[in-house]
Amino acid sequence: MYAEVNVIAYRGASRRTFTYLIGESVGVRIGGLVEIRFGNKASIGIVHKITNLPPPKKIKLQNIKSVLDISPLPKHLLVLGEWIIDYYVATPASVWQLMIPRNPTTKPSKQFANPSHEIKDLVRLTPAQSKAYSKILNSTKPVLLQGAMGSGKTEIYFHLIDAMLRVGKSAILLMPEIFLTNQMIERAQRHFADKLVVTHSGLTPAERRAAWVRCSNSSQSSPLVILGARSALFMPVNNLGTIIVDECHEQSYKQDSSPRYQSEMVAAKLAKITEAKLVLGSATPSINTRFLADAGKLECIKLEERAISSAHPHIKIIQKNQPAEIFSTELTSAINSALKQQKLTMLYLNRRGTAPIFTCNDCGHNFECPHCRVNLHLHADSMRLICHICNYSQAPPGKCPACDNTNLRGIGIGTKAVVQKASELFENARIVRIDRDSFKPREFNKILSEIAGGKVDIIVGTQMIGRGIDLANLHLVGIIDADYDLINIDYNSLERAFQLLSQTAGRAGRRKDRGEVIIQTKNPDNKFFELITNNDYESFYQSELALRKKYSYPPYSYLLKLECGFISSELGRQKALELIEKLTGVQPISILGPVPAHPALRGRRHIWNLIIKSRDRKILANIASQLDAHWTINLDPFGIS
DNA sequence: AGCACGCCGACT
DNA sequence: GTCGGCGTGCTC
Repeated sequence: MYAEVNVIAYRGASRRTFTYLIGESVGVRIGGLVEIRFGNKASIGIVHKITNLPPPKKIKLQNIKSVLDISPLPKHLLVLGEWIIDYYVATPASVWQLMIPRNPTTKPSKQFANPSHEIKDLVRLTPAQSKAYSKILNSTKPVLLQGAMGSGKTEIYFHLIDAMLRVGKSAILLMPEIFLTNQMIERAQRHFADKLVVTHSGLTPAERRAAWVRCSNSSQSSPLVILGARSALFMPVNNLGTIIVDECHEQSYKQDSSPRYQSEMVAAKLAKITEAKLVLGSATPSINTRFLADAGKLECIKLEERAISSAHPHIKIIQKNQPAEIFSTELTSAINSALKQQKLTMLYLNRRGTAPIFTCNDCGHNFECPHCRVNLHLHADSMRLICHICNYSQAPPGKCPACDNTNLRGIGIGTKAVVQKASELFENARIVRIDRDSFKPREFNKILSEIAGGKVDIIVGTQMIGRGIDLANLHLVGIIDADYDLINIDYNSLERAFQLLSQTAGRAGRRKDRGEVIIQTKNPDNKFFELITNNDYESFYQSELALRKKYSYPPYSYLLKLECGFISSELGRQKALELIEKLTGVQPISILGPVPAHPALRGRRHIWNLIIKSRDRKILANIASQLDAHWTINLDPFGIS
């Protein structure tokens, strides 16, 4: 007998399998994991087919070395894997890698059971929540649950999961890694006790394996709740009843290494294969997701009301007078009064990179590429403004077309400067800084408990603080410089700005009192701030959709982001041009680039970028499938810069 | 991914 | 001449 095997060590793009002799091995089954030799080293394989026909060519076959002592992958994961390979034009090995335990050959560690707390009853749903809940249950379509911040989406998820458990079905609850705080895990543990399996990046290999084994032992009589970041989709759980993707607009749902899949789409596919109920939850769904709902592919269920007894925070837009000003008088006095009342203040500054983006320092006007809707970068060597997407360039204008001033290139302030200035202005305040530089997973929980314990007065940070953290005592949120968020670094920058600012603002005053938000900007008349102030997602969605249409970006087109890397930069450019030549006129597509990546050198290779747009996703997948290993393929990229 | 093979330019 | 960098193709 022969086994046709998907070999993890085979990195090629083709879906070919390799044939091994089953020999004396027992327990070889489809989806089973086997140890084999490939080339001259050991590898893992997934059995694709068992047959008694030898391969057509005469090759000296090797035996399967051993069969791993874990359950075979369930059928639905094999089907899902095949789909990801095709849909994202990914190498088979990279996809199968997702689905096997991290170190499949280690001996099983002692299985740990969760400390079995007494199960706490679920909180009763409010009328608005239970209305949304029954709509979800009755819907025949996948659901987009568009619930305002603090409307209590999590309670609805828990009720839905609970209902599934009662009929012996398991659930997957997906969260962005950053939302998987101790707070959240404890909350889930209180409700689901020993039915809960948590997967996140902090697990040791043995813990991860134990979680994997627990999932593969799940059944109708022992259903499980899997709470985890995007990889939780690939746990070998049986009898799935529901898949919930919380904060489904989050960027981290797009994996940025191969296979570059989008968790929302994969969750939708998995739900379809297993006939599970899909719920995508967000206060600010991505334009694409919301568009799918408008197109009838998802049922949009709205949950407007705040469950927590406080109103939407009061938002004030403040004009910054001097460009370099960090604290306006309004913000300063608001902080002082929060300090006096011993309430927590959060200061947010989006400091995105140090690229020489060109803006007006007086009014915040953006200098954009006329074709690509992204800001032009100033290249000091050639003294030209250049688009990093399509190579368009122009001479820098002498004065701002919007305000006539000549103070053109924006200067940057960082979180460090904010902390510095804050400690001068508010002498006795206890200040912590949270951003990527200072973030370490273990320290993060420590900082959180310090904040919860009242040991902190002011939190200063970047995007990270806007999300994931539920702070009872938070009263005041200060957006130091909203103009940073409004720079069009990418075609979807405005969407991200809306999500970030409304989420960050929504953090204020979540419990007892009405929160206060102060947004500082050079250009308070920008209509964008009116939408933020009124928490008006609908109008934002409509105006953004119109812009997407105008520039023909998603959801009005699909994007394929390609990078090619050669040691010789000139050769790379040539290969990119050859590809363009081959495609031009043949297919209904448009091509932006090639442009050098920034930074252009990765390792020893020079990287060139190419963006291909089409209304037909299949055309893009077809183009991608014909590229060799010099190219990296990113279908449906989160952004294009 | 590794490893062998084969091409071409550079040098004891 | 041959050594080595680099691109290409193969692994049951």
